[in-house]
Amino acid sequence: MGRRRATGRPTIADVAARAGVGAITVSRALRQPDKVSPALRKSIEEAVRELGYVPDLNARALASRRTDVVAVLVPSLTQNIFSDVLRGIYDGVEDSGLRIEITNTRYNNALEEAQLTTILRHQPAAVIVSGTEQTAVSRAMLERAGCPVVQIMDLTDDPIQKIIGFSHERAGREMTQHLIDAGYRRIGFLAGWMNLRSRQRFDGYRCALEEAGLYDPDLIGEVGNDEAVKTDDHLFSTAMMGHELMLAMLERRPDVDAIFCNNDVLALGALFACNARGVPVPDRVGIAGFNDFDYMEAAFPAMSSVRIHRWRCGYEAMMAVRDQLNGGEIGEPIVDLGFEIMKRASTDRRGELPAVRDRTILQTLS
Amino acid sequence: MGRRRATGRPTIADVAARAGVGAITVSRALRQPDKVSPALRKSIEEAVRELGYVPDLNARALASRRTDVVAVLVPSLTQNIFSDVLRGIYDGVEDSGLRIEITNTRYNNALEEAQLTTILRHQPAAVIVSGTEQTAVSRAMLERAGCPVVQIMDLTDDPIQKIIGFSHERAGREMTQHLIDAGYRRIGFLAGWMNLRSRQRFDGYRCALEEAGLYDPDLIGEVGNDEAVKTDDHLFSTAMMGHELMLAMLERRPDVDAIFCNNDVLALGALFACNARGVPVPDRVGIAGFNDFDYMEAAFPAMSSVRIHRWRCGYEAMMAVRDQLNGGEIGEPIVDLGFEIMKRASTDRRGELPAVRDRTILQTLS
DNA sequence: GCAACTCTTGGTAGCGCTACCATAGCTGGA
DNA sequence: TCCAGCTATGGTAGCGCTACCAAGAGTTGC
Repeated sequence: MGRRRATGRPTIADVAARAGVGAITVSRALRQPDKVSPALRKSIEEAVRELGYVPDLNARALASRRTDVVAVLVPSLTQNIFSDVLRGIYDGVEDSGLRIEITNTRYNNALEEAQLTTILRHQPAAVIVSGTEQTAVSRAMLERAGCPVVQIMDLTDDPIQKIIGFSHERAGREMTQHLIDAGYRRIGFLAGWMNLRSRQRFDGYRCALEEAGLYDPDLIGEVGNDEAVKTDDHLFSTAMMGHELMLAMLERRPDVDAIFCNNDVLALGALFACNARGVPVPDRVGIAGFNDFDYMEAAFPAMSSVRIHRWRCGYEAMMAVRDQLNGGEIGEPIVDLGFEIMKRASTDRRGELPAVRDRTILQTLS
Repeated sequence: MGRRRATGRPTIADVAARAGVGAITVSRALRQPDKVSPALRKSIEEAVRELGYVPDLNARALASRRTDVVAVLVPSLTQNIFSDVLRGIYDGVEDSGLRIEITNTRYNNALEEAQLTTILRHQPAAVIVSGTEQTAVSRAMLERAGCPVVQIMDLTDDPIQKIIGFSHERAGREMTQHLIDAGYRRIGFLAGWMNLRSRQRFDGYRCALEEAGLYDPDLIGEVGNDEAVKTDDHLFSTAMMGHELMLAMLERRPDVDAIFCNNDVLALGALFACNARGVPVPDRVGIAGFNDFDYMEAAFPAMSSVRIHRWRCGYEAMMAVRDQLNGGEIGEPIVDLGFEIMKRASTDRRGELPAVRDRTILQTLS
């Protein structure tokens, strides 16, 4: 027909002709099969198969003003945390016909806002964003987006629509409590560059120690707010940082008896630093991490950490999106996936200072 | 105009009206500014700014039969290897107006073929695929795709169009040679599930040892071809595997004096296994890894590894794509980024068996 | 038997953009 | 002066699909 070079691929009209129906019926049979009688549906499906018809998604998007792209915004691609989340998302998207478009916000809320502007103009089917740190403008855009929006990896009382995650503050608090219970008293904290969620973990650490009368700000080792660190997301936390922060801590505060690392990779570096200095772990210094990457269990001594459900976070978010796109309800707006305190050898200082009595004494003293 | 509900967003016609030109001229001014006179271009740009016009990419794609999506196929999202590659790709795409669509092929060539079928039907602007393991059908599709295709993370004499990577075989060979030069003689190999590239590294290991008359197949520790491992890409190599494989090796072949691990995460596990058994590294057993993740340098002892240019691989691939899309040449079809043998303490067995003389003796003997 | 209703199907008219061709204006050579 | 050969601009006709409305077929109620 047209003098314009077509792709040669069969179009919906070809299918319609072959099945002897109207184009719109083919369209319906593909998108809402229950609106088409079984007989026609069958012959349409046959025609589709015979012609090898695949719908043109760009045409569909143009006509319907809606794509099948789920936009996913993550603050970092490097850290295992988010690659596990992405794995969950990819596992969750299978056989849904949805596509995924990942955007790296680089822990930069202003950048995220700009990216979101573009993303929303493409009419995504849904948006999955990390955390609750969106700018007011971003939040307003997401509220008006007219599509499912799921926040992940954090919790808040006031989600945009739905949030799936866990409380970093509580996780930080419980791990710190575990260290206290294990008999440690001068419990330090090591951190790389801290984003909101890292800071929440720190707050948990601080609260737990303050309650126990053990908080000592001098026991905190943090990487300065180096510009290089802030712009390169893969430098936020490295084992080298953990190693050096631990060496510095051992030098400055040789009396430190435990270290809670904001991230497993820091904990790994800290362990190696102890090895290098001949500091016995867990007896002289206990070490705990956060994330529970697989090497924590394989370490010697096996390292305590907070297991968080990264994969599930991505997977459940994707499933929630799919449910909503299939006409389901939003369901529970706040889904707390929890976490687990993995108590392993690196914080198992047996036989010393029975925890409960000791805490009582300290509280009495303070 | 139309009785159909429009988005309310300004269209190219609005811009054209405001600038007092034809729609097609606006289109040209946006895509090929040099084809429009400076005067018109200026007033069009002004109109675009005033109206806040953003082109509708779906309409553009439908009309031009070409999108601005670069399809990226990676075999795994979990392993740091590919997250670094992706970081390079994302860093390379900035300010290009291109979008990225990542597909996880899960080291499954048949799945990749199916995914590619769908992907190519969406008329991507370019395709970036990992490795050279594509099926014949995949390869044929890519050859006929009519868009830039870049393979990454491997080398071959016969790229589809362009390949950017390095030789895994040579990397494996050189690291093994380093172990030989360092004075080790019973050099084992640990591997998780092996894909083609892992196997090439193994081939390099084997060749180097055979040349030196040192190859001993009994020194290979490999995880069985467990189905669970094959379907879950994050289980391909874990520190736990490295730990267990090393313990098994120490038990079976207590005379082993070095271990080349196919992956740093295995090396990490192996180091911990040595720590757990009190086996001194590097004096009793040397350990080398592959990838040079940041924790290798932070380890104690610092661990030798093969540094590969993951980030650059992604970045250069993206740049090559951009060049071609901007009308540039393909350039060199085979780009070898090389690798570096990072010699660190974990393979630094000083003072024993001077390497060169020893090798000479062995060659004489064999 | 007929109006009122539901269910299925189809025609028409875009969605917003760009390919293709046409046209107008300009340059330069014969 | 005229026409070929170029460049800058615009008109028209789609790209392949779906929203909207309409109409036909079947069903129910009085």
